[in-house]
Amino acid sequence: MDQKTQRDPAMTDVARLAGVSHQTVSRVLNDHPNVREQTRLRVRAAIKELGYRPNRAARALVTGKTQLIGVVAQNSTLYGPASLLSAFEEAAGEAGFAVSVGRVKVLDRESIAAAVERHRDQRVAGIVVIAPNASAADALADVPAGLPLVTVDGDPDRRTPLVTVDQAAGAYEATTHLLEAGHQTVWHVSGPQDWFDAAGRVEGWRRALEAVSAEVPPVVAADWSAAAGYKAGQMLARMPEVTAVFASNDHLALGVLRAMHERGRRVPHDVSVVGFDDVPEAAYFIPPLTTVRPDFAAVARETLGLLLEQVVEGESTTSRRTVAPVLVRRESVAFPA
Amino acid sequence: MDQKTQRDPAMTDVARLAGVSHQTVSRVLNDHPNVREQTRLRVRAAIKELGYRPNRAARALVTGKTQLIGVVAQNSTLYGPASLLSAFEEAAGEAGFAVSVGRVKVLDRESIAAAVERHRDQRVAGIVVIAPNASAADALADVPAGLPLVTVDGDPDRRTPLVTVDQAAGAYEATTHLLEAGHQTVWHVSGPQDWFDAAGRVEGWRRALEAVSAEVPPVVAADWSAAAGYKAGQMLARMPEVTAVFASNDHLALGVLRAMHERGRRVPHDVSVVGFDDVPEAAYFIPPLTTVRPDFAAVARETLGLLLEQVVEGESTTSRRTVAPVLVRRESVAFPA
DNA sequence: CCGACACATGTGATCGCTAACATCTCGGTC
DNA sequence: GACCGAGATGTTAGCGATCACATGTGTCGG
Repeated sequence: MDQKTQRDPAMTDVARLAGVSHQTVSRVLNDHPNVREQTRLRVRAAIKELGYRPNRAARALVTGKTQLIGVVAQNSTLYGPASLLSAFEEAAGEAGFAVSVGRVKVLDRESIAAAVERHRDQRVAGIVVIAPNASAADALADVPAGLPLVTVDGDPDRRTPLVTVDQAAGAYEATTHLLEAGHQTVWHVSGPQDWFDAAGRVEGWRRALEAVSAEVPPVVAADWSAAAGYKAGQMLARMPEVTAVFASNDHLALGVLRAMHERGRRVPHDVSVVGFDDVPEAAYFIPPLTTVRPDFAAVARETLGLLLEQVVEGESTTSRRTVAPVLVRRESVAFPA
Repeated sequence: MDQKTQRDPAMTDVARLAGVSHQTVSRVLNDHPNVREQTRLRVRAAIKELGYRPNRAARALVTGKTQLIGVVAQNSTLYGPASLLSAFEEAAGEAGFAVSVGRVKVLDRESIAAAVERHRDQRVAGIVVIAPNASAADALADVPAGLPLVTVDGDPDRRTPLVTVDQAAGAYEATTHLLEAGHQTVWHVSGPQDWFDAAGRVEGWRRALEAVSAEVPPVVAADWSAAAGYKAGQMLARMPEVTAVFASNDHLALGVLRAMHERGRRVPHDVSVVGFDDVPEAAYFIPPLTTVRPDFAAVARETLGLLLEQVVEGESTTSRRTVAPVLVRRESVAFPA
């Protein structure tokens, strides 16, 4: 018995102290009706006195369900995915779920499949995949149909539960802002060609130009890094006709700012620049960057909501939700010289 | 039986197919000795054919142990903590552990205690706390002694298992670099006063100045944001005698760069600036920033190693490890004008 | 007054796995 | 030839919770 007192208290211990059966303790814990109030209070007092905590492994064994959500995300410190993940962990925590993140180095079918398998090993209640490109989206075809799954920033054409920032709307607004500032056209430095975010932003930029019959210049293709923005900026800086640039994220914009500076093209005097994401430092770029701010907290809440809907319903949906970003006007846009 | 085929295969199913007992299947899964090779192969074939996956809930119920590590971290997208967390999730995944992150909004005793409780509810194998300030470190006093625990970037004076970047060494090297570039002294824009990282960096900066009997100017206290760096920089920009600034992180440095620019103080011509963290964009600041780069992957590996040491040994240690950062020289340091 | 139903609580089996203990066989040594 | 120990495998119990079913009591309506 001495040895027995060393393990964590179980329901049987609570039951013994409260003078009821373990079933009654279970009823109290799970807020079942038809438990006499006096009994309920006695059980709660026993729980408190013993410092009892439910054993989730036992519960998971019986019910076949866990309070764990698996997330598949690329190993990255990119501001967008990092913000989204942090917001999702908070939202899930508030809903009583733990979040386990399965990192993948590259977004290919094999790596994502392996991460999903690890989550299935954990018997997660559902899976969220940050699936920003085509190969990531393809990998989801392997996921068993019955497993609750939501993709974030995934393929808008795929018929799976999806939550995404309205990239096109954000890009449309950024481009329109530049056009309304007086620019004849707007050049675009895009993110990776195969990322849906980047594709959505190209689409929004293009649509805004076409809406006013402005020239649609060729897209300057890049990745998400400031380095890529710098390279693109070096080229754009040499073209006197470039007076407005919409960069697909803030770090690209930073690289563009740097290249313009090196070339003596003043921002916003000679060239206006707009970014996307509104990283906290954007306000302190030289000059402070006008940018588009996605609502990561809202995306996280929608993602959790969509996932738990499937967990509760026990079936998949094809529901999808978009979250509108907002334009943050700072000092990197002006009328062309 | 039709209903029975709908559940996931269990060891009893594998046993039946392989013609052995469930205990023998358990022995094969756990690589016990004294299993005939022919039997082992038959069991493995049955596992493969059935697509059997061990039920971790059942195993956790029996052994009282899980393959889950809890992390307590503040809700933040700061590059340092974000990089560390991402690296840790990867390291843990490679070691066969899932990671569940408990986010706290503020680093106070109550929030951290609640996050630790949620992890204990999950019966995690151990806990890693990113405990960057005094209140976070204090909260760890409440953690039961038997629970494996490692703090990262925590209180260097506290006798608990700790892994940290060698902040002082990094700051020492950054400051020495500026002094060797010919500056009479180096001003410092610090992080939050109560963060151990920031304190360590102040100490390293101070020690480097004292090592050459240089003047030790008053610390310009800030937080981690570019906004705070900008404010500090506005003041430093007005002081002609300021020719060298060591900022406690890259975003502070960005703010300083911006303030200098506004005031016409050219970097590095008039003022040299060094940061800390080496965010990916640092190379594209104007000018590209000289900075100190911590090795987050190494910190993550050391943290996991220290934690698993406690899990295996079943007892706490007082071991601690520091990981040296390196100076990355770019273009924001020059001889004073 | 009796039967039915609702309320309140209890009993026992089971989920899937591990560990302790049991059983059988074979080979080596005395 | 007998005995002992090691190898190989099997049997049983139990971890802690939930669920299905059981039992007892009180109230209300016929």
